[in-house]
Formats: sequence, structure tokens, C-alpha cells
Amino acid sequence: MTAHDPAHRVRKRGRPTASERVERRAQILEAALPIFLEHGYGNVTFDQLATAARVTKRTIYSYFDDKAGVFTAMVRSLATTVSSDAPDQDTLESLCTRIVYRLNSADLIGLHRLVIAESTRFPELAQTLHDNGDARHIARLADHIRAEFGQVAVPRAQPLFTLLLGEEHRKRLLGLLPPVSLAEAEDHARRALALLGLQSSKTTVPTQAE
Amino acid sequence: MTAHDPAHRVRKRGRPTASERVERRAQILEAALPIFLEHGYGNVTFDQLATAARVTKRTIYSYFDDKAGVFTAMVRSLATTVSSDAPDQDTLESLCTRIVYRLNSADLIGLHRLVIAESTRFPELAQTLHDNGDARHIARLADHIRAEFGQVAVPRAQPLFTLLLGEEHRKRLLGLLPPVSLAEAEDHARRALALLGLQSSKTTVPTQAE
DNA sequence: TATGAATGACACTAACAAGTATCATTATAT
DNA sequence: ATATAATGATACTTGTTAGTGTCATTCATA
Repeated sequence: MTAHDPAHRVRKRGRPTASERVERRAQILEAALPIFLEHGYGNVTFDQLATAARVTKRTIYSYFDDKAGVFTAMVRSLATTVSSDAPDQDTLESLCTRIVYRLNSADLIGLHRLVIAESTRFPELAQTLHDNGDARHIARLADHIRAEFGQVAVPRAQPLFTLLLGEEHRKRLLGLLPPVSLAEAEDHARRALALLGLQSSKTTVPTQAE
Repeated sequence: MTAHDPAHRVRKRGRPTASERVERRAQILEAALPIFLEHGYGNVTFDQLATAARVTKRTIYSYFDDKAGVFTAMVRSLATTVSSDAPDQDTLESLCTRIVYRLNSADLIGLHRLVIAESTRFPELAQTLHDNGDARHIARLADHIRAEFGQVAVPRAQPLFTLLLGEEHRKRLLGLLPPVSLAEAEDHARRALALLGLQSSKTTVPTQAE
């Protein structure tokens, strides 16, 4: 009833203003994300998307062809932002920590789960996610490794990435572990580096225990 | 298969014999597997399951409650056979090769994909798959590592398992790589062991080059 | 100011799928 | 033997959902 409460406001009818029109598409995708993450692509109905976005089905159809169109647009917009955060002045260890933390967040675990689930129907989304995710992460790891340890150590970039994800990431894909904490991510990154002999010279060598 | 080829024989009507009754349930699950693997749980209809199993919907309902019942029974029966092959007399390297080969087979990739996709709706299946899959594999790797390298090396069992899967397994979950060949599996296993310093004393140390 | 475009609200259609009913048929069980 | 249970074939009912139609409303644009 509180007509000014943005959470309960009933969207007014009629043609939107220019700014509203610009934002509408992004709002729809933003609203679709948690719906798809929670229920999975196949179980989401168009009405759910419309309700979540606080628009009608007709409006969504004016922006996208169908449910597949909303889904692919959402995944693409998310996938291309995965690698956008590029504070290039960090160390190998801090880069590893950020990768562990980011890839084990609830959103990215859910996105990965969605794309795996629909990789048969949307193979191009799988390719997009990998190109913008894993491939860029590995390339960036390789750059840092080359800078700190020389060209000879570069082949360890991909195994390092694999270890950064580790069994924990597999468990999270299966819903068997909660999202990682920052402290856990740091610890995990250090141990992965140690396993491959990639400890930074300036950093204390962490004990392998626990 | 054998005399009564299920692909060409028209199943007779009426109450099945005792042996038919025993086999019917397994046949339904066997027929359901490729259907679920190809289309994903949410997109499979009961009629598809019935057609694939060469029975009617009524019959399936006499064995299972609903589609979820067929799915969970199928996944459970498959998951419990994942770790059944136990030629305990092999080396660490041959064990690793078998793990790489098996977990990258089309069937297990598809099963894993299915369970990941439905982990929200069927969390107990995710737990079952992990308990009967990853957990047992890691335990067996730990046994071999302890026998060959002593207790101190046992903590490397889980990282080893992670490296055995590697980026390739992630790509296969996304449908970006075909199933692994036996030769590739061997090569991959050797390189993973070398990265963690777990080369067997009797084996030639493989070069790190790709 | 007048016309048209985009929207919300709501109803509608068509297709599809889950689950049930019926009947003839074949085997089991008593 | 006779009744009963399970099945195949087929049609049916019921619920859900994608997609469309209609109309009033609000704003853009000329």
C-alpha cells in the first residue's frame, strides 16, 4: 500500500521515460538472475520472470525473443563481467586469493551450475563462459608466474588454476559446501602455490599442515 | 544384446513372468539413462521414458512414484557402481590412469552434469554421488600413496585427485571436449603425479613438456 | 496539442505433459 | 480352474505454460 516504497511500489502504466527505457532491459536481466539461480533454467516460467522484474510478459517479449533469449543475454552479460576486475598491480598470491574467492562466490557457482546444466542446449554459452572465465584467469596467472619465476614455470599456470578451484569447488557445484570466506580463500591460495613450488620469495612459506 | 533383443522385439501384453518382472525395473532405469543424459531432467517427459523403455506409462508408475522417483533411482544405481571396480593390485600410476579415464567417460560426465544441474532439487543425490565417487577415489589414492611414499605424503591425495581431473574435466562438463582416450588418460595421470613429486621409483620420470 | 509508442492489467488460446481410466491379454496365485 | 495382478494400447482429464489480444494509461515526439 505504501506507494512510495520502492520494494512494494506498483509500477505505473504507460510508456516509460527515456531513462526508464534504458534501464528496463538491465533490470529484467538483474531480476532474472536469482530466479534462474534458484530454480534452474528449465523450471523457470515466463510469469516468474515477469513477476520478479515487476513487469508484464508483454514487456519482456518486447526486449527478448523468448525465455532462451533472456537466459542467454543474462549469462552473457554476467560472463563478460567475470574478468573485468583487473587490479593489475597485485602479487601472484593476492591474484590467486581473488580468483579463489570470486569463483567460489554464490553467484558464480550458480552461474557455472546453470551453464553446465544447459551446455547441451546452449553450447555457445559454455564456450563464452570458459573463454571469459577460466581461459583469462589462466592467462593472467601465467603472466604473473612468468614475471616472478620465469618462462620455465609458465606451464604450471593451468595446474595452479586447477588447484585453486580444487575439490572444494567441485563440492560447491554440488551444493555440498557454503561459499568460501576471505580467510579460507587466502589460506587455500597459499597452499596451492606451495604445492607447486610457487611461493613468492617475499612471503613466508606456509606450513602444509591442516 | 542377446536372444530377446529389446531394440526389435515387440513386448507381449499381459502380466510378465517372474524373471521379466525382476528385470523390468532395471530395464526402465537403463533406458532412462541416455534419455536423461541427452535432454536433462527437466526436459524429459514421462512418455519419452516409456517409449525408450518400451513400456507404457502405467507400467513405470507401478515401479516408481513419478519422474523424480525414476531419476533418483537411476542416479543412485549408477553412483553406487562408480566405485565398484576394485582391482586392488594395481600401482598408483595405473590407479590414476583408471580414475582419469573413467571420470572423463561420456557417461560419468553426463551423470555429473545431471546431478550438478539438479543439486538444488535433489541434494541427497549430490551427496550420494560425492560419497561414492570423489570421496572413495581420494581414499584409495591415499592408501596407495601411503604404501609407496609413507604417511607424510598422504595429504597430497586430494590435490592429486584434483589434478587428475584438471581443467580438461571442467571443459568436458561444459561440453567443450570429447571424452578422453586411454593414451591421453595415461599421459595426464603421469604428469599430475610428476607435478606433486609422486613419481613411482620404478617408472621413468616423464618430461613436463606438453 | 495531437499522434503514436510502450506499458500494465487481464483474459484468452493452443500446446504440451502428468496422471488416470478402460479394456483386452497374459501370467501368477490359491 | 478360477480369480487376480500386471501389462499394452489408447483415450481421456486436468493443470500448466508459452505466447497473443485487448484496452486503458502514460509518456515521447513532431
